[in-house]
Amino acid sequence: MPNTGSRPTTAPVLPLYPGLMCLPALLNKLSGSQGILRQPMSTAPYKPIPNNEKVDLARFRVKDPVEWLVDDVVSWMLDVAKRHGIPFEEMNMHKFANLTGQQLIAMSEQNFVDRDPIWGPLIYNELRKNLAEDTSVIDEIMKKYNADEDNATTVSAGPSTSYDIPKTHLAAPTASPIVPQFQSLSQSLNHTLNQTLNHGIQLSPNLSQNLQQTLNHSLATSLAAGLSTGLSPVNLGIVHNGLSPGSPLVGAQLQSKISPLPSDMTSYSTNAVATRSEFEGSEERRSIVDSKIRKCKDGKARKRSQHTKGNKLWEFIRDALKNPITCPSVVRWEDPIEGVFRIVESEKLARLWGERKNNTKMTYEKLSRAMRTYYEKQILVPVPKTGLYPKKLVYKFGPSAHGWDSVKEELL
DNA sequence: CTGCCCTTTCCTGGTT
DNA sequence: CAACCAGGAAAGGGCA
Repeated sequence: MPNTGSRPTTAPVLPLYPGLMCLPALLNKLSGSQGILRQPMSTAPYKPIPNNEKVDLARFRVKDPVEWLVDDVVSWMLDVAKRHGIPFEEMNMHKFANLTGQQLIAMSEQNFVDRDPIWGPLIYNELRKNLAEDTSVIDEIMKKYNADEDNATTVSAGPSTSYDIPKTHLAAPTASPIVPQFQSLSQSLNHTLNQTLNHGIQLSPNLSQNLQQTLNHSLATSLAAGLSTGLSPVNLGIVHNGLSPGSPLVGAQLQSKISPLPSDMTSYSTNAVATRSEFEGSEERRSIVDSKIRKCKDGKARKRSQHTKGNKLWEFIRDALKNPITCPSVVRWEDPIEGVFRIVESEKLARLWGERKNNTKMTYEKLSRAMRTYYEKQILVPVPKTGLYPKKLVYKFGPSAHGWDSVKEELL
Protein backbone atom coordinates (compact mmCIF):
# COMPACT_ATOMS: atom_id res chain seq x y z
CA MET A 1 0.00 0.00 0.00
CA PRO A 2 1.45 3.33 -1.00
CA ASN A 3 2.20 5.54 1.89
CA THR A 4 0.64 8.71 0.62
CA GLY A 5 0.70 10.22 4.04
CA SER A 6 4.42 10.11 4.34
CA ARG A 7 6.31 13.10 5.57
CA PRO A 8 8.28 15.35 3.32
CA THR A 9 11.83 14.30 2.96
CA THR A 10 13.31 17.31 1.30
CA ALA A 11 13.75 20.85 2.47
CA PRO A 12 11.81 23.31 0.39
CA VAL A 13 14.10 25.92 -1.03
CA LEU A 14 12.27 29.15 -0.55
CA PRO A 15 12.96 32.22 -2.57
CA LEU A 16 13.81 35.30 -0.61
CA TYR A 17 11.71 38.38 -0.54
CA PRO A 18 13.66 41.27 -1.95
CA GLY A 19 12.45 43.32 0.98
CA LEU A 20 14.35 41.12 3.33
CA MET A 21 17.61 41.27 1.54
CA CYS A 22 18.66 43.87 4.05
CA LEU A 23 19.02 41.10 6.56
CA PRO A 24 22.55 39.99 5.70
CA ALA A 25 23.79 43.53 6.10
CA LEU A 26 21.94 43.83 9.34
CA LEU A 27 23.43 40.63 10.65
CA ASN A 28 26.81 41.69 9.47
CA LYS A 29 26.41 44.86 11.46
CA LEU A 30 25.37 42.93 14.50
CA SER A 31 28.26 40.57 14.16
CA GLY A 32 30.56 43.54 14.23
CA SER A 33 29.10 44.86 17.45
CA GLN A 34 28.77 41.58 19.23
CA GLY A 35 31.57 39.71 17.63
CA ILE A 36 29.90 36.38 17.71
CA LEU A 37 28.23 35.93 14.39
CA ARG A 38 31.26 35.24 12.34
CA GLN A 39 33.65 32.67 13.45
CA PRO A 40 35.61 30.23 11.38
CA MET A 41 34.05 26.85 10.95
CA SER A 42 36.03 24.04 12.38
CA THR A 43 36.23 20.60 10.93
CA ALA A 44 37.02 19.11 14.31
CA PRO A 45 35.10 15.95 15.07
CA TYR A 46 33.67 17.45 18.22
CA LYS A 47 31.63 20.55 18.71
CA PRO A 48 33.06 23.07 21.14
CA ILE A 49 30.27 24.57 23.18
CA PRO A 50 30.50 27.96 24.78
CA ASN A 51 32.04 26.69 27.98
CA ASN A 52 34.77 25.09 25.94
CA GLU A 53 33.66 21.57 26.67
CA LYS A 54 33.66 19.14 23.84
CA VAL A 55 30.65 17.03 23.27
CA ASP A 56 30.42 13.80 21.38
CA LEU A 57 27.28 13.91 19.27
CA ALA A 58 27.02 10.15 19.43
CA ARG A 59 27.20 10.00 23.19
CA PHE A 60 23.45 9.88 23.60
CA ARG A 61 23.44 6.46 21.93
CA VAL A 62 25.24 4.81 24.77
CA LYS A 63 23.23 6.48 27.50
CA ASP A 64 19.72 6.00 28.74
CA PRO A 65 17.46 8.93 27.87
CA VAL A 66 17.03 9.59 31.56
CA GLU A 67 20.74 10.35 31.71
CA TRP A 68 20.81 12.64 28.75
CA LEU A 69 22.25 16.05 29.32
CA VAL A 70 21.10 18.99 27.25
CA ASP A 71 23.72 18.26 24.64
CA ASP A 72 22.63 14.67 24.38
CA VAL A 73 19.08 15.84 23.79
CA VAL A 74 20.22 18.07 20.96
CA SER A 75 22.34 15.29 19.51
CA TRP A 76 19.45 12.90 19.72
CA MET A 77 17.12 15.34 17.99
CA LEU A 78 19.60 15.81 15.20
CA ASP A 79 19.71 12.06 14.85
CA VAL A 80 15.92 11.91 14.69
CA ALA A 81 15.94 14.61 12.02
CA LYS A 82 18.52 12.73 10.04
CA ARG A 83 16.82 9.36 10.27
CA HIS A 84 13.51 10.79 9.12
CA GLY A 85 15.00 12.98 6.46
CA ILE A 86 13.68 16.08 8.13
CA PRO A 87 15.56 19.28 7.34
CA PHE A 88 16.84 20.32 10.72
CA GLU A 89 15.80 23.90 10.13
CA GLU A 90 12.20 22.73 10.09
CA MET A 91 12.46 21.51 13.64
CA ASN A 92 12.01 23.94 16.49
CA MET A 93 15.14 22.58 18.08
CA HIS A 94 15.72 25.64 20.18
CA LYS A 95 12.54 24.82 22.06
CA PHE A 96 14.19 21.64 23.25
CA ALA A 97 17.74 22.85 23.47
CA ASN A 98 17.71 23.53 27.19
CA LEU A 99 16.07 20.31 28.30
CA THR A 100 17.65 17.29 29.84
CA GLY A 101 16.52 13.77 29.18
CA GLN A 102 14.60 13.73 32.43
CA GLN A 103 12.71 16.85 31.53
CA LEU A 104 12.00 15.47 28.08
CA ILE A 105 10.58 12.28 29.52
CA ALA A 106 8.31 14.16 31.87
CA MET A 107 6.75 16.07 28.98
CA SER A 108 3.44 15.10 27.42
CA GLU A 109 2.94 14.84 23.72
CA GLN A 110 1.13 18.14 23.86
CA ASN A 111 4.25 19.72 25.32
CA PHE A 112 6.12 18.47 22.30
CA VAL A 113 3.43 19.79 19.99
CA ASP A 114 3.54 23.14 21.77
CA ARG A 115 7.24 23.31 21.07
CA ASP A 116 7.01 22.00 17.55
CA PRO A 117 3.54 21.75 16.04
CA ILE A 118 4.77 19.87 13.01
CA TRP A 119 7.39 17.48 14.26
CA GLY A 120 6.46 17.42 17.93
CA PRO A 121 4.44 14.20 17.67
CA LEU A 122 7.23 12.50 15.80
CA ILE A 123 9.85 13.61 18.30
CA TYR A 124 7.58 12.51 21.08
CA ASN A 125 7.10 9.09 19.51
CA GLU A 126 10.81 8.73 18.94
CA LEU A 127 11.41 9.38 22.60
CA ARG A 128 8.71 6.90 23.58
CA LYS A 129 10.36 4.31 21.37
CA ASN A 130 13.57 4.92 23.20
CA LEU A 131 11.81 4.50 26.50
CA ALA A 132 9.67 1.55 25.54
CA GLU A 133 12.09 -0.96 26.91
CA ASP A 134 12.31 0.51 30.36
CA THR A 135 9.05 1.83 31.77
CA SER A 136 10.41 1.79 35.28
CA VAL A 137 12.42 4.82 34.38
CA ILE A 138 9.25 6.67 33.47
CA ASP A 139 7.58 5.65 36.68
CA GLU A 140 10.50 7.03 38.59
CA ILE A 141 10.44 10.29 36.70
CA MET A 142 6.70 10.65 37.05
CA LYS A 143 7.00 10.08 40.77
CA LYS A 144 9.60 12.77 41.00
CA TYR A 145 7.62 15.04 38.75
CA ASN A 146 4.54 14.67 40.89
CA ALA A 147 6.53 15.30 44.04
CA ASP A 148 7.96 18.44 42.54
CA GLU A 149 4.52 19.55 41.54
CA ASP A 150 3.22 19.05 45.05
CA ASN A 151 6.07 20.87 46.72
CA ALA A 152 6.70 23.71 44.37
CA THR A 153 4.57 26.76 44.07
CA THR A 154 3.09 27.49 40.69
CA VAL A 155 5.73 28.46 38.24
CA SER A 156 3.53 29.33 35.35
CA ALA A 157 2.09 32.74 34.74
CA GLY A 158 -0.31 33.97 32.12
CA PRO A 159 -2.10 31.96 29.50
CA SER A 160 0.93 30.21 28.12
CA THR A 161 0.63 26.47 27.93
CA SER A 162 4.31 25.99 27.65
CA TYR A 163 5.62 23.22 29.76
CA ASP A 164 6.42 24.35 33.26
CA ILE A 165 9.61 22.74 34.24
CA PRO A 166 9.87 22.23 37.97
CA LYS A 167 12.34 24.57 39.55
CA THR A 168 14.46 21.71 40.70
CA HIS A 169 14.94 20.76 37.08
CA LEU A 170 15.52 24.29 35.96
CA ALA A 171 18.25 24.58 38.51
CA ALA A 172 19.97 21.54 37.14
CA PRO A 173 23.66 22.20 36.69
CA THR A 174 23.44 20.91 33.16
CA ALA A 175 21.36 23.79 31.91
CA SER A 176 22.72 24.89 28.59
CA PRO A 177 24.81 28.03 28.63
CA ILE A 178 23.84 28.49 25.01
CA VAL A 179 20.31 29.58 25.70
CA PRO A 180 20.88 32.93 27.39
CA GLN A 181 23.16 33.81 24.54
CA PHE A 182 20.40 33.00 22.09
CA GLN A 183 17.91 35.03 24.03
CA SER A 184 20.12 38.03 24.28
CA LEU A 185 21.09 37.96 20.65
CA SER A 186 17.60 37.27 19.41
CA GLN A 187 16.22 40.10 21.48
CA SER A 188 18.54 42.61 19.94
CA LEU A 189 17.96 41.12 16.53
CA ASN A 190 14.26 41.33 17.03
CA HIS A 191 14.44 44.91 18.15
CA THR A 192 16.60 45.99 15.27
CA LEU A 193 14.65 43.96 12.76
CA ASN A 194 11.37 45.42 13.85
CA GLN A 195 12.81 48.87 13.47
CA THR A 196 14.24 48.06 10.09
CA LEU A 197 11.47 45.99 8.61
CA ASN A 198 8.66 48.18 9.80
CA HIS A 199 9.77 50.79 7.36
CA GLY A 200 8.47 48.71 4.55
CA ILE A 201 6.49 45.91 6.08
CA GLN A 202 3.73 46.15 8.60
CA LEU A 203 4.11 43.47 11.20
CA SER A 204 1.04 42.32 13.05
CA PRO A 205 1.55 41.33 16.68
CA ASN A 206 1.32 37.70 15.65
CA LEU A 207 3.81 38.21 12.92
CA SER A 208 6.11 40.01 15.24
CA GLN A 209 5.91 37.12 17.62
CA ASN A 210 6.58 34.72 14.81
CA LEU A 211 9.56 36.79 13.88
CA GLN A 212 10.89 36.52 17.38
CA GLN A 213 10.36 32.79 17.29
CA THR A 214 11.98 32.58 13.93
CA LEU A 215 15.02 34.41 15.14
CA ASN A 216 15.33 32.10 18.09
CA HIS A 217 14.70 29.26 15.72
CA SER A 218 17.36 30.39 13.32
CA LEU A 219 19.90 30.85 16.00
CA ALA A 220 19.26 27.54 17.61
CA THR A 221 18.87 25.48 14.51
CA SER A 222 22.17 26.76 13.39
CA LEU A 223 23.41 24.38 16.03
CA ALA A 224 22.65 21.74 13.55
CA ALA A 225 24.13 23.35 10.49
CA GLY A 226 26.18 20.88 8.61
CA LEU A 227 24.27 17.95 10.01
CA SER A 228 21.65 17.89 7.30
CA THR A 229 23.77 15.57 5.30
CA GLY A 230 24.68 13.30 8.11
CA LEU A 231 25.20 12.97 11.78
CA SER A 232 28.89 13.24 11.81
CA PRO A 233 30.01 15.31 14.75
CA VAL A 234 30.41 18.94 13.86
CA ASN A 235 31.78 22.07 15.25
CA LEU A 236 29.28 24.01 17.23
CA GLY A 237 31.09 27.13 16.19
CA ILE A 238 28.83 27.14 13.19
CA VAL A 239 26.14 28.38 15.46
CA HIS A 240 27.50 31.69 14.45
CA ASN A 241 28.42 30.83 10.95
CA GLY A 242 24.89 29.73 10.42
CA LEU A 243 23.92 33.36 10.69
CA SER A 244 26.67 34.70 8.56
CA PRO A 245 25.65 37.35 6.06
CA GLY A 246 25.83 34.92 3.22
CA SER A 247 23.46 32.47 4.79
CA PRO A 248 20.03 32.37 3.23
CA LEU A 249 18.62 30.61 6.24
CA VAL A 250 17.39 33.55 8.23
CA GLY A 251 16.06 35.46 5.30
CA ALA A 252 14.24 32.46 3.94
CA GLN A 253 12.62 31.76 7.23
CA LEU A 254 11.67 35.34 7.79
CA GLN A 255 10.15 35.47 4.38
CA SER A 256 8.14 32.42 5.09
CA LYS A 257 6.82 33.94 8.26
CA ILE A 258 5.97 37.25 6.77
CA SER A 259 4.10 35.66 3.93
CA PRO A 260 3.24 32.11 4.87
CA LEU A 261 3.87 29.93 1.91
CA PRO A 262 2.27 26.57 1.35
CA SER A 263 5.49 24.92 2.28
CA ASP A 264 5.78 26.69 5.56
CA MET A 265 3.69 25.14 8.28
CA THR A 266 6.19 25.09 11.06
CA SER A 267 4.09 27.26 13.30
CA TYR A 268 0.84 25.65 12.48
CA SER A 269 -1.81 25.30 15.16
CA THR A 270 -0.08 27.51 17.66
CA ASN A 271 -3.36 29.31 18.12
CA ALA A 272 -5.24 26.15 18.68
CA VAL A 273 -2.92 24.72 21.25
CA ALA A 274 -2.32 28.00 23.01
CA THR A 275 -5.91 28.25 24.13
CA ARG A 276 -6.26 24.73 25.30
CA SER A 277 -5.93 24.05 28.95
CA GLU A 278 -6.94 20.43 29.22
CA PHE A 279 -3.35 19.35 28.80
CA GLU A 280 -2.11 21.33 31.70
CA GLY A 281 -1.57 20.28 35.25
CA SER A 282 -2.80 16.90 36.34
CA GLU A 283 -4.43 16.29 33.00
CA GLU A 284 -1.12 16.79 31.33
CA ARG A 285 0.60 14.41 33.64
CA ARG A 286 -2.17 11.92 33.20
CA SER A 287 -1.58 11.95 29.50
CA ILE A 288 2.03 11.18 30.13
CA VAL A 289 1.08 8.23 32.24
CA ASP A 290 -1.58 7.18 29.78
CA SER A 291 0.83 7.16 26.92
CA LYS A 292 2.99 4.85 28.95
CA ILE A 293 0.37 2.53 30.32
CA ARG A 294 -2.22 2.16 27.63
CA LYS A 295 -1.18 -0.54 25.30
CA CYS A 296 -2.91 -2.55 22.64
CA LYS A 297 -3.45 -6.22 23.13
CA ASP A 298 -0.55 -6.86 20.80
CA GLY A 299 1.63 -4.78 23.05
CA LYS A 300 1.97 -1.88 20.66
CA ALA A 301 1.35 1.60 21.93
CA ARG A 302 -2.05 2.97 21.12
CA LYS A 303 -2.52 6.09 19.17
CA ARG A 304 -3.28 9.17 21.13
CA SER A 305 -6.85 10.10 21.78
CA GLN A 306 -8.98 10.73 18.77
CA HIS A 307 -11.59 12.38 20.88
CA THR A 308 -9.71 14.87 22.93
CA LYS A 309 -11.64 18.08 23.17
CA GLY A 310 -10.85 20.39 20.32
CA ASN A 311 -9.44 17.53 18.33
CA LYS A 312 -12.29 16.96 15.93
CA LEU A 313 -11.63 17.24 12.26
CA TRP A 314 -14.04 20.06 11.62
CA GLU A 315 -12.63 21.99 14.57
CA PHE A 316 -9.16 21.41 13.25
CA ILE A 317 -10.20 22.87 9.90
CA ARG A 318 -12.05 25.71 11.54
CA ASP A 319 -8.93 26.60 13.51
CA ALA A 320 -6.82 26.29 10.38
CA LEU A 321 -9.05 28.90 8.80
CA LYS A 322 -8.27 31.23 11.67
CA ASN A 323 -4.55 30.64 11.56
CA PRO A 324 -2.60 32.94 9.25
CA ILE A 325 -0.05 30.21 8.80
CA THR A 326 -2.58 27.88 7.20
CA CYS A 327 -5.06 30.39 5.85
CA PRO A 328 -5.02 31.09 2.97
CA SER A 329 -2.15 28.85 1.96
CA VAL A 330 -3.69 25.53 2.98
CA VAL A 331 -7.33 26.39 3.56
CA ARG A 332 -9.09 29.61 2.76
CA TRP A 333 -12.46 31.24 2.96
CA GLU A 334 -14.52 31.48 -0.16
CA ASP A 335 -17.29 33.22 1.71
CA PRO A 336 -16.73 33.77 5.42
CA ILE A 337 -20.26 35.10 5.82
CA GLU A 338 -21.81 31.93 4.49
CA GLY A 339 -19.20 29.63 5.97
CA VAL A 340 -17.94 28.48 2.61
CA PHE A 341 -14.31 27.55 2.55
CA ARG A 342 -11.92 25.89 0.19
CA ILE A 343 -9.12 23.45 0.73
CA VAL A 344 -6.15 24.80 -1.17
CA GLU A 345 -3.55 22.15 -0.40
CA SER A 346 -5.47 18.95 0.14
CA GLU A 347 -2.59 16.62 0.83
CA LYS A 348 -0.90 19.15 3.05
CA LEU A 349 -4.05 19.55 5.07
CA ALA A 350 -4.27 15.77 5.35
CA ARG A 351 -0.68 15.59 6.47
CA LEU A 352 -1.30 18.18 9.15
CA TRP A 353 -4.41 16.38 10.27
CA GLY A 354 -2.45 13.16 10.38
CA GLU A 355 0.19 14.82 12.48
CA ARG A 356 -2.44 16.13 14.83
CA LYS A 357 -3.79 12.63 15.18
CA ASN A 358 -0.41 10.99 15.18
CA ASN A 359 -1.30 9.13 12.05
CA THR A 360 1.30 9.28 9.32
CA LYS A 361 -0.95 7.35 6.93
CA MET A 362 -3.61 10.00 6.70
CA THR A 363 -4.51 11.05 3.16
CA TYR A 364 -6.90 13.52 1.69
CA GLU A 365 -9.05 10.63 0.53
CA LYS A 366 -9.55 9.55 4.11
CA LEU A 367 -9.83 13.05 5.46
CA SER A 368 -12.51 13.86 2.92
CA ARG A 369 -14.41 10.71 3.82
CA ALA A 370 -14.50 11.90 7.41
CA MET A 371 -15.63 15.28 6.15
CA ARG A 372 -18.53 13.66 4.34
CA THR A 373 -19.80 12.11 7.53
CA TYR A 374 -20.44 15.66 8.70
CA TYR A 375 -23.22 16.19 6.19
CA GLU A 376 -25.51 13.94 8.17
CA LYS A 377 -24.80 15.88 11.37
CA GLN A 378 -25.21 19.23 9.67
CA ILE A 379 -21.73 20.23 10.69
CA LEU A 380 -21.18 20.60 6.97
CA VAL A 381 -23.88 21.23 4.42
CA PRO A 382 -23.73 20.95 0.64
CA VAL A 383 -22.23 23.93 -1.08
CA PRO A 384 -24.87 25.73 -3.11
CA LYS A 385 -24.23 25.19 -6.78
CA THR A 386 -24.55 28.80 -7.70
CA GLY A 387 -21.49 28.88 -9.84
CA LEU A 388 -19.93 31.28 -7.39
CA TYR A 389 -17.61 28.69 -5.96
CA PRO A 390 -15.20 26.18 -7.41
CA LYS A 391 -16.64 22.73 -7.92
CA LYS A 392 -13.94 20.88 -6.07
CA LEU A 393 -12.49 21.10 -2.58
CA VAL A 394 -15.17 23.49 -1.40
CA TYR A 395 -17.18 22.87 1.77
CA LYS A 396 -19.65 24.83 3.80
CA PHE A 397 -20.12 24.88 7.54
CA GLY A 398 -23.61 23.98 8.67
CA PRO A 399 -25.77 24.92 11.65
CA SER A 400 -24.14 22.34 13.91
CA ALA A 401 -20.70 23.82 13.44
CA HIS A 402 -19.83 26.64 15.77
CA GLY A 403 -16.99 29.04 16.29
CA TRP A 404 -16.23 29.62 12.64
CA ASP A 405 -18.47 32.63 12.34
CA SER A 406 -16.25 34.76 14.54
CA VAL A 407 -14.77 35.64 11.20
CA LYS A 408 -18.17 36.85 10.13
CA GLU A 409 -18.62 38.78 13.37
CA GLU A 410 -15.33 40.53 12.82
CA LEU A 411 -16.35 41.57 9.37
CA LEU A 412 -19.74 42.91 10.42
C1' DC B 1 -17.63 -4.47 30.15
C1' DT B 2 -20.65 -2.03 27.08
C1' DG B 3 -22.48 1.10 23.95
C1' DC B 4 -21.84 5.31 21.72
C1' DC B 5 -19.20 8.43 19.17
C1' DC B 6 -15.82 9.88 15.93
C1' DT B 7 -13.19 8.75 12.97
C1' DT B 8 -10.19 5.52 9.92
C1' DT B 9 -9.73 2.34 6.35
C1' DC B 10 -11.19 0.17 2.30
C1' DC B 11 -14.05 -0.06 -1.33
C1' DT B 12 -17.00 0.73 -5.69
C1' DG B 13 -18.61 3.80 -8.74
C1' DG B 14 -19.32 8.42 -10.55
C1' DT B 15 -17.74 13.19 -11.96
C1' DT B 16 -14.66 16.88 -13.35
C1' DC C 1 -5.86 9.93 -16.48
C1' DA C 2 -5.49 12.12 -12.07
C1' DA C 3 -7.92 14.15 -8.60
C1' DC C 4 -11.95 14.57 -6.42
C1' DC C 5 -16.74 13.28 -4.75
C1' DA C 6 -20.32 10.17 -2.71
C1' DG C 7 -21.44 6.94 0.38
C1' DG C 8 -21.62 1.85 2.23
C1' DA C 9 -19.43 -1.16 5.39
C1' DA C 10 -16.50 -2.60 8.92
C1' DA C 11 -13.23 -1.76 12.31
C1' DG C 12 -10.28 0.97 15.66
C1' DG C 13 -10.04 3.35 19.72
C1' DG C 14 -11.46 6.76 23.43
C1' DC C 15 -14.74 7.73 26.79
C1' DA C 16 -18.75 7.84 30.02
